[in-house]
Amino acid sequence: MIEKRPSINPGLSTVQQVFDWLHDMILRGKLLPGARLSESEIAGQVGVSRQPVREAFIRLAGQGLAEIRPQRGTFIGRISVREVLAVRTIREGVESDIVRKVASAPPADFEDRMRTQIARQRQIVAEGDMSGFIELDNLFHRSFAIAADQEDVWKRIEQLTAQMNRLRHLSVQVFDPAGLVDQHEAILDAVLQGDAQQAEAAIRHHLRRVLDDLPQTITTRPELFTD
Amino acid sequence: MIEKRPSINPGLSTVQQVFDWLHDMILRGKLLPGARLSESEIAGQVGVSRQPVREAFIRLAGQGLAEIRPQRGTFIGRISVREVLAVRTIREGVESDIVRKVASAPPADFEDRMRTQIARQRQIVAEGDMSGFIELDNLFHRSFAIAADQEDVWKRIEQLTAQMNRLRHLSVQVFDPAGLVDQHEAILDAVLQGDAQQAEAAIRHHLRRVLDDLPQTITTRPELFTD
DNA sequence: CGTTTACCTCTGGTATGGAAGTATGGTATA
DNA sequence: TATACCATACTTCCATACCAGAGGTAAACG
Repeated sequence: MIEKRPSINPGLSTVQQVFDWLHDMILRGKLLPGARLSESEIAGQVGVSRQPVREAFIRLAGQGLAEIRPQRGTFIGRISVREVLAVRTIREGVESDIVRKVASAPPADFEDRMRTQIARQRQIVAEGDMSGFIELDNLFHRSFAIAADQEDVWKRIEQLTAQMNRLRHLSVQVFDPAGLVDQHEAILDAVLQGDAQQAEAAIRHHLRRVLDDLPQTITTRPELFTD
Repeated sequence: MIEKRPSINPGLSTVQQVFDWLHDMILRGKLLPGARLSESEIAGQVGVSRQPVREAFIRLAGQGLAEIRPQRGTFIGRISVREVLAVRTIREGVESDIVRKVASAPPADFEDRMRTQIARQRQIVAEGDMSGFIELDNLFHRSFAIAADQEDVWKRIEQLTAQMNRLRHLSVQVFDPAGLVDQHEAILDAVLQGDAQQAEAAIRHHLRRVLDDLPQTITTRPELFTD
């Protein structure tokens, strides 16, 4: 069963509110892949009719977060392994260009800001807040994109990263966040030394390691995946 | 006014049919950015109620192809210049990796198939069929992705390319397709010689030239764009 | 003549009922 | 006991009716 939605109405449409609520639940792993998602049940819980709920489902399905099977039911979308791997590859191509560009011309206070970020990462890892670390990790990569004056590019990448983020929230027990922070530091060091080649190698290495625990997660929870 | 839809029913849902119809019209440039898209009007033409049309609109809006303005109207989405440029940058990063990989290990009959494609490109350019050339161009780039065993990657790229394809269909009078075919040939030559560095340079050059006519198109038809 | 205001119309947003398809569990039959 | 069949209780899908907000129009007012 699903917890009651906080039914405040901040001027948004009903569809938007239902969508945001479900979107957040799915991304954070509160709703697991394969779980049933009934129009009437959600409608009853939220206190609206079925139609706006249905339209929220359509939007979720458009992002691969839900799967509508006609006359059968709507379910939380399973995580596509092939898609996650494809997005990883795309990120490798895009981010290697980004770090090379930053290495050739880092912004003024770039070093200070990034060193601060890494310190925060170490702290939150020590506290064991894995969800918080995922947020900081995303921020780290985005900061490079912005430093390369490619914020628009990063927006598009984030669209593709939804499935990957779900995966990471599901496998928080497995991966090694301290090692990832070390890799972050290696990338940053290379960039600040102006060594584009080394920076590219470091980011490629990092993006390959991020999915190191994927096989283990798949064998542990195969019902969450497809492909 | 919009032409009547071929109202055969191939077992697909009403929503799917309406969506496919509009999607095709928008991508081919039959429906221009900014044009009004009325729920009731479409519903009347197709002979269904507003509801499935509305749901098709939601899906179009999810892909940036339509813009739903509550209580005001739904319109064909304008082409985001920033988005087109961002996607171009992403393609540069991804495709440069792809051609390098193909250059290091091209499949068996790769040369024959690609030479044939280029011959077809020259032919269709000579015939002046610009729409057909766009299709062949997309096929050319996809073929490299498949040769690099990255078909999944290319699927995701194609998701992002919708706006770019709309743009190209709108600016068919402007750009220089013969020059683009020459660039294709240069890429292929470098790849077949196993010169990864040269191949990467060629694809980057090509992807930059593809949007050469963008400024002119924007100044000629500013009402089609946003940002 | 210019400004304001009331209203009217058109838009998308929501609620509800019924139609069509699918899974499920029980029952009759071999 | 195993299998085919069928009633039934779901599901999403579509149609219809009504609601609320945005804009335009024209009348009323200064």
